[in-house]
Amino acid sequence: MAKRQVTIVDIAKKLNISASTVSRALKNHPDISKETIERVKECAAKMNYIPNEMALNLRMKRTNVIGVIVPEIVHYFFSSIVQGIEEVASEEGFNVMLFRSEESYEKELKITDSLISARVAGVLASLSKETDIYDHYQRILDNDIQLVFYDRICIGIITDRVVVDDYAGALTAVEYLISTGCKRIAFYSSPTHLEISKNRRNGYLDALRKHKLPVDQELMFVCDTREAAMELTPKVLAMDNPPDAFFAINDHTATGILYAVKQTGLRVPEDISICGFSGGDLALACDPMLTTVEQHGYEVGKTAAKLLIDKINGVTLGQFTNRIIKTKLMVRGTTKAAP
Amino acid sequence: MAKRQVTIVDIAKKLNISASTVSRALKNHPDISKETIERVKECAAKMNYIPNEMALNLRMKRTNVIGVIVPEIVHYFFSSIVQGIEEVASEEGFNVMLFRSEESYEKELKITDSLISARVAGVLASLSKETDIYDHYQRILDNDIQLVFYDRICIGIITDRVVVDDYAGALTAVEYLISTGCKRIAFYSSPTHLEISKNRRNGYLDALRKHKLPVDQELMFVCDTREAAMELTPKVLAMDNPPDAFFAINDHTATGILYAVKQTGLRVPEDISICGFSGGDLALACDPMLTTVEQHGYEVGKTAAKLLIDKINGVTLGQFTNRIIKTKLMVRGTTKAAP
DNA sequence: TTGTAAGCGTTATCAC
DNA sequence: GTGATAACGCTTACAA
Repeated sequence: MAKRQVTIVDIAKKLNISASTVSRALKNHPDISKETIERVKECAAKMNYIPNEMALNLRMKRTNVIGVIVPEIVHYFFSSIVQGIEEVASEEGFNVMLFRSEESYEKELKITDSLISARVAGVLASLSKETDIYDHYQRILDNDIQLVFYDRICIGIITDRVVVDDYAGALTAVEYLISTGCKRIAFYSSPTHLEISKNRRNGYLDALRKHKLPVDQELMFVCDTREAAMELTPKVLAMDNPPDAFFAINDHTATGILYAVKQTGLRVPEDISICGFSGGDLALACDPMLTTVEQHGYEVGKTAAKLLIDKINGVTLGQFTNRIIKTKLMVRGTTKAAP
Repeated sequence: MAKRQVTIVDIAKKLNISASTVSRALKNHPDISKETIERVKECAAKMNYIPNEMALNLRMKRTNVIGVIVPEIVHYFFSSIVQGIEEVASEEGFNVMLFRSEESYEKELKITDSLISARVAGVLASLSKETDIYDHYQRILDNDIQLVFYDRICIGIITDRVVVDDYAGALTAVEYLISTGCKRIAFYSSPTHLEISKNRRNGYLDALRKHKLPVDQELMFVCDTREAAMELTPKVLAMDNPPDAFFAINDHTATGILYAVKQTGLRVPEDISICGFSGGDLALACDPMLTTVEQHGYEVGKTAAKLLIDKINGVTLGQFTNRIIKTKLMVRGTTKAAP
């Protein structure tokens, strides 16, 4: 207890040499004799010396910390992303500082201040649903901190970006539904101002147009939770001209639809097809198992972290990359077989 | 770009006063005149001054960083815990540094070194499945870093601990199964050396004994993934004297059981009852919805973070608390109604 | 009421 | 080869 942490000076004293020699020996500086290096390293090990990163960072005017802003933590897609980030970061010798914005702009503001205060080397951020002012992100850049957006990107700020191919994912999914004979496909989406809503909606619309199916505004809803879907779906099924398929913005919503459809006595997929968007274990727990668009959050995280670390290391100064992570349609039991 | 971050000295120069005055003014030191305080604060705001935490921490010999070691990130229980931790930490002005041990002892060793190197104020840790040597945690304490274990605790080291009431959770769940008429209850568990396996097994056994049901070693299996459960369960159901209920160590395993049982044509819960352990959305996606023991990971995280921060702030020096978070049986569709 | 100077642990730059 | 010194940005005795 109360044992002061051992410093380079403690080692120096014990060995009757100077602190700078110890410092150099520890880093295998060519000027230092093999013998001294040996002695210093042995002594350091014996004394359980662990370098003080704070001092080092202050001296070097840099950090090995990456700040990550995530809207939600308990969330398959985002936690996959964090896992990808953590993996790359730890491989490259960086530590990850995690912040949750709770989908709140206010919280985001506080977080960016903490991030600058902590003098992190770089930031990986996904916008909260509320955010439509971006000054705080500009301030990050103004403070010489590298920045990469992932998933919910910010168009107003010039940085690297990593996004999921929402458009293609939606297009492929809806085309698949059409190929299995579905003709009236409902679309449950998140609030329409979000990029993911827009992009997936465009994919949905283009799929319909491409296959000469009519676009019916009455089949497009804002509904993106399980609870909302359980409430809305019976009403939709009771329409005069009800849909024969549902395309949902996420798997939670899709499970709500599935539940409601089965409640009404309709069969899935014979009467009604359902396709979600997310991936993960939730889709496997359903009965039948849910057809869904896998988003590869892990890849998003890894890619974003790599781009950021390249920036930090100065490898890609002045370049701004847009990386798009491909989605994959996982065909399972809530859709019919393609002919 | 390349704009150096503004320091206390920059403000001092601009105002023709000394750095120490600026420092004091920023902290509302009583000695400083209202007027100076005003001027300094105004100037600081104008120049977008943000204090350098690294320098501050070095000077004060402390940090506002909490290190968190988590075996897995993409995992309902653990991500709930992280969320609880993040929430308390950000309320109390601490930042969270997240590390994933990947259930590996080697990785855990590296992480503890990074943690000491980063001079975090405290560590929240849950052991990896592999870990059975604890020297690296002792080193954390030896370096004057506070430590609290959560969930997968370490008995050999004296610290605060937060655990889930595995024993009571299992006891309650199995008693409920018995109350609905189940007589032969199979138990699918994780490797037996883990504390959670032991505790839940004891709950399971005591429930059987309490209700004078025979204990059958043939009904106890090591099986803790969905895939393993899908493979094992048909064999178990084909036994001469098959079980009429399954109690699984987690919900993933339970969903595998559910799938396999339905495949064989047996009805859930009429023929076979199933109960999981975890909580979260997975249980709701099942059909019927899964009866499960909710673990309240969010509470675990909040409690652990509070204990740690109290330790860091010196409020509870020398005390060692064991906190037990209650579980809750969520009765749903995979079990029969109690009479 | 404010300024001076030392020091937190480290490394880079000069000396010797 | 190795040592002294300054500096990174900040706080705090101690002076003034």
